Amino acid sequence: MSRVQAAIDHAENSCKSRGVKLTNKRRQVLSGLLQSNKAKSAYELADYCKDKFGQKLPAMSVYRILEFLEEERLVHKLNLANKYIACSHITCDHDHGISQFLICANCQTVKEITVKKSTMNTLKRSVEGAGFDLVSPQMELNCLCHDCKNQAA
Amino acid sequence: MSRVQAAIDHAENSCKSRGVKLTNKRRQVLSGLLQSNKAKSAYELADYCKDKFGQKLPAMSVYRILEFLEEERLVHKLNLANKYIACSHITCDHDHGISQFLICANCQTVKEITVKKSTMNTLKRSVEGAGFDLVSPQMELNCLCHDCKNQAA
DNA sequence: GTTGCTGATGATACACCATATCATTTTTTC
DNA sequence: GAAAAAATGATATGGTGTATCATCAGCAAC
Ligand SMILES: [Zn+2]
Ligand SMILES: [Zn+2]
Ligand SMILES: [Zn+2]
Ligand SMILES: [Zn+2]
Repeated sequence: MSRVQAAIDHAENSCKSRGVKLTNKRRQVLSGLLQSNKAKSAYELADYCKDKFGQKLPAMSVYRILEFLEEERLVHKLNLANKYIACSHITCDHDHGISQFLICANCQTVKEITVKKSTMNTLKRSVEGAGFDLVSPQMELNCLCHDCKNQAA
Repeated sequence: MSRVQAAIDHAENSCKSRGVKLTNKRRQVLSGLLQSNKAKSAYELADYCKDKFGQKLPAMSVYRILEFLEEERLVHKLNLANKYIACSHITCDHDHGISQFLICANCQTVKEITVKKSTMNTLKRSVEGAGFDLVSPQMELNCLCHDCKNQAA
């Protein structure tokens, strides 16, 4: 079974156990995100579904579906790029903490990581020293992936 | 002399020494950013100039002016919110390093800080461990300022 | 002072992202 | 199968950002 199919099956079960439905359209959008490691916009996903499944999917529906998938913790929204990406822990059963996202500025590949708690604590103290409180430490960092870095060299 | 006026005078001199001109429109946009500690969108700045100076300023011009001000290191663009803020080091003569921005999710107040080099290095190592290179470590962090935090309590 | 150059600004059109609203379809529930 | 609920569709609209071409202001040369 393909990696994508396995992830979808897992998501299907997860939804069932939470009492919500992973409908056909929702599966299509999710598969659009799963079959690539790059972030995709809502409109790109609409195009993907039209091309791949021959079903016209209005933007409005895509946004609603993405909202649903986000609530079910199957995808993440990247606010920096206004794009979405499948959660890389989609086949884990445990709920993961806050993630940081490394976005390649050249090829848009995204990697979801969790930095060490101690690092986050240090950062948090820096922020508190400035009179602020970190509420949602989902960081999105402008990076270069090693492929692109080597290519440039 | 007001804090805003002092900053504008300083910017004026800085531009002169760099061989570029801080024109009237550019001064108006800059003053719009200086007179508040909240980030403003290009369109908000256009409105501000129209209200305050009675001059219609097309969006296109605002974007060009903001681009200019960014190049002259007088303002920063916050990519997370698609807004702009005056550099808080505008009256310093030294060139500052990379800043991090703390954005209050409630009142949009922005604070520009520089986290300790050691913290950034730790973060950088985390990123490199994931096969990426940090290229532009300007972080924009979702926070609550203490005013808003106390208010909520 | 007028010609011509350059930098700055204006006007218009357009693409993309996102949401509001109301209509329709599909699924559940009884 | 009718009523209720959930999901999806259709249409319009607003915000953000850019492309393109036109105009204007300042300044140097002649
Ligand atoms: Zn995740
Ligand atoms: Zn890359
Ligand atoms: Zn600054
Ligand atoms: Zn606040």
